[in-house]
Amino acid sequence: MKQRIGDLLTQALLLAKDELNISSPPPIRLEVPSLDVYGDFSSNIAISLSERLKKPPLEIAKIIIDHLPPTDLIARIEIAGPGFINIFLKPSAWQEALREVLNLKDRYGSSSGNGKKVLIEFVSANPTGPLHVGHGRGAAVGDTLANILSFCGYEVKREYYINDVGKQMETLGRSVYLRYLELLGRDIEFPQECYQGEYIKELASDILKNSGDKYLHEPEDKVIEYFSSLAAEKILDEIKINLEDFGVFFDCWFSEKTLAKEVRNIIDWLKKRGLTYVKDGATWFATSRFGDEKDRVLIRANGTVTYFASDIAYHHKKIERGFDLLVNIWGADHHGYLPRIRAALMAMGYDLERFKVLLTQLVHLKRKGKPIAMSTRAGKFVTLKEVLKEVGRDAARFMFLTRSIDSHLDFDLELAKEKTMENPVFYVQYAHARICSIEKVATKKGISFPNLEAIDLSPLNLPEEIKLIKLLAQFKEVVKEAAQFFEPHRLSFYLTSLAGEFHKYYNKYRILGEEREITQARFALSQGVKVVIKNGLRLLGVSAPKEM
RNA sequence: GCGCCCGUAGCUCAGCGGAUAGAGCAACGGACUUCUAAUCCGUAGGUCGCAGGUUCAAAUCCUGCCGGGCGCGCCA
Repeated sequence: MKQRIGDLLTQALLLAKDELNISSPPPIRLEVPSLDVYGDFSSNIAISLSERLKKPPLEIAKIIIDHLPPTDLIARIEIAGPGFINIFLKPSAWQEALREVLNLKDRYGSSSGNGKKVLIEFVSANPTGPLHVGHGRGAAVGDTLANILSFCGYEVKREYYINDVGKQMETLGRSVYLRYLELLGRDIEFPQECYQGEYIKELASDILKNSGDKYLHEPEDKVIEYFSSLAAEKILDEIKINLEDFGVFFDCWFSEKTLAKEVRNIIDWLKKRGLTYVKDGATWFATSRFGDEKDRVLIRANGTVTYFASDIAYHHKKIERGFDLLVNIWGADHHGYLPRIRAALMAMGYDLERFKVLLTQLVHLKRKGKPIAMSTRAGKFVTLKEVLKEVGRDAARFMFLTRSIDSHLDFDLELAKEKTMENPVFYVQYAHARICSIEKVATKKGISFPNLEAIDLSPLNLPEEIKLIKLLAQFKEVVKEAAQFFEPHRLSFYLTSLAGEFHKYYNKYRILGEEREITQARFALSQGVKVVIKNGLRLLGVSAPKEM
């Protein structure tokens, strides 16, 4: 609808171009005003043209309106304030918009034709321990964004990068090994830099159960290496299960291990271009030439390759795989890493416009308003698994998605369980369940409805009904903007307000039991609401229960 | 010290160039013999951190300052 009204204004500008003395019409920006008295749509075009045309805005507005092509959509137009053009639509225009929702059903809000290939890399937690709540936020954001982009016609792949190489892997192996020795009665002083969590002990105990003390007699290096890969594999399996329970599925689990050859190649490539040098026995990449604050090591003095070097190779490979857009979702604690990866991409001649990093801010876990102390060092942190078990998938996902990613997130376990608006997931789901309930009651009472296409929508004229349809019509834009700005939280807020409008309507008016035409039309309206809530929740990865 | 994010109602947060700044929670007062009260209605609550600047128009953009978080490894 917004599109159609915008087109009308553009046409008017085109028709008025001689009188206004403009060569080509500027793009029209329409907004939905905050107040109803300002109309259904409002445009500031006259004000913004005023300076360029050296004419008062009111005069320009008048000229534009006078050239508006005839249309059935618009009831009246007002010029208000400093020169806003406020447009009031006929109810029939909104009824048409509802018709579109009902016709398109689960496709309503989707768009196609874009076809761009996008790779979204997210979570990518090291396989050295269980996922915690912070990872949950990344998972919810990444997965939802992937849903939204794919709904908007992008070809989306979800990827998890497994950092299964490096010192941390050794540390993991050593941690398990030491716990293993401990279980065999050795007196061990467990080092601080080792992984402290209980899960390490469990891994050690599993090994003991299966293999007894046989690793006591083998060379330590070998055993640690073996324990390391065994532990990483088990932890990763656990991570996969957690994510599936969270409704998150990846197209690709990309192992850093498989990159060894590419890493050498890319380092050689950088060397050949004179972008590297040797200092203090290490090989450095001159990232500072590409905006980084200092140069970075690729090969350590001890000959091993850094995480950064692998990551360059990894991103090189992403580019080679032919994606039009690369999206990475990182915890905000990694933001310092951004300039060097940008530098690497620049050095490889990659267009940074096609590389988007979303930084999700920290999550603070709380219980009844009191912070839950967490320390990775001491291995005491609340895992994603525990959160899911306590609050459930729907509440957890919605909670993560009702904040913009730039904002720190207070996740209160008690509030997430309570059925209050602190966590609006139930509020939105309830609206859906109510509509389903109306259907059930109708059946029970023997009220039958013709196909939705056959229902006359013209009885929908109440302000509340028009307001509801206006919201339904906005869904398209909300989805598009969520995709354009990579901001999934827009959807959650939208759904909450749509559910709110429906609850109000439901309390004030009856859907069933009115005279036939009204009941049918109201039923169709509630079906429209149901369609949109269902589509929205689906994008968020939240269920739409039929009853609660 | 430098970099990034945040600072909006008592609390948790939306809004990020438009006309009278919103929502929920908490507080207070109402509405279930009627499609699920996990709901709704009403009251109250704000110099949008501070100071300048740009603009017809600033919570929104720019600069500086103040406060909070995070990051500044040959860790990942």
